[in-house]
Amino acid sequence: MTESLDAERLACWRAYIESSQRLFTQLEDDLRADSELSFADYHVLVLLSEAPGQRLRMGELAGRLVFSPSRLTYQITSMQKRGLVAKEACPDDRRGSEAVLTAAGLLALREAAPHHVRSVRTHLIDDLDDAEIACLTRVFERLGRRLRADRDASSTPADN
Amino acid sequence: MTESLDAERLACWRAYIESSQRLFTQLEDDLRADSELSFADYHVLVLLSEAPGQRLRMGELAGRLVFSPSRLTYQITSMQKRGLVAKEACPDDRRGSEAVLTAAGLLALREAAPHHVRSVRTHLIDDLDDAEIACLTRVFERLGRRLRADRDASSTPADN
DNA sequence: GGACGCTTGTTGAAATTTTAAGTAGTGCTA
DNA sequence: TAGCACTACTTAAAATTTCAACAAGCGTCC
Repeated sequence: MTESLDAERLACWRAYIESSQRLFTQLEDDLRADSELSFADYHVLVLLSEAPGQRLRMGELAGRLVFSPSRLTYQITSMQKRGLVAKEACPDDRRGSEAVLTAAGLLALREAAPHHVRSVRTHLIDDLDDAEIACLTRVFERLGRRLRADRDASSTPADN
Repeated sequence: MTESLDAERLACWRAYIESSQRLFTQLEDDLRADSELSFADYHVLVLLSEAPGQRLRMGELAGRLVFSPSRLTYQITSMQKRGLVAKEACPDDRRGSEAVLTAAGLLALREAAPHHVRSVRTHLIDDLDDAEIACLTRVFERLGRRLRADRDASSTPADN
């Protein structure tokens, strides 16, 4: 019976899917309500702000955001128009380019962060006890590792 | 300090976001690889197949899918063109319409289901032990209840 | 019984995302 | 060191999603 799920697992799966969907749309709405940023904008700013030199290669950024390359090009172009990031040619590899955080981008992040964090806490985190936090962390870190590994494996067939 | 998250909660939040994103795109890819259905198509078919009379009001369906009304209109129109669902006027309320599962839709669901279930199991469920299933179920069912309540509350301000 | 405020769903235009081709540059290998 | 397969990213067109009206029907309150 690998083609069905028992009632408990099915309920788990459905609750996870539906609630996650709802949560993501709620966070997006909240963010747009009290900043000029979308969830994607915010995430880009966070990743850049934490990167050494506050810059990242397009490919690296796309990988972390789980964005397709062309989606990232569009995203960064849009943020560039709004002055939140700049785009520079990559010195080592002339094919590449990097997204760089601007002062305005950092400011926008700092202004949006408290609201966004409050939103994440209110809707999710503050409602979880320590054991639940630990469980979710374990489950999703394992899942992430496995999915990244799958992706890497499929891009390098190695066999055949 | 309601404007920041401690390291553990931050790690939890990030693992959850990134892994969920990755999982959803992986499931979508798998589904498209071995059926003609998108994840949204599949979900519509599941909900209709379980509904009494295998039909649901547009609004009800949108609510469960966490879709905007206009997104659902587009989704159902597209499925209608492919013969997976039909659209009928609602007898009680002449403003409304209902989406109805067709024989072809049911067949498509039956053909896709084993693959999709395998995909969900492989990528997520089979890797979770019973305690983890219980934890996720508890957390996400609670989250879903709360988010639905928030939504209902905000559409009926009641106070002010 | 008809005016008004709500609810249901659709539509058209704009914004976003995907898909399929490019463009350029890298680096191995013969 | 030229050829070739591959990588990094962009672009254009198509598909999807959102956003802001809109049409139509429901129900309530005089």
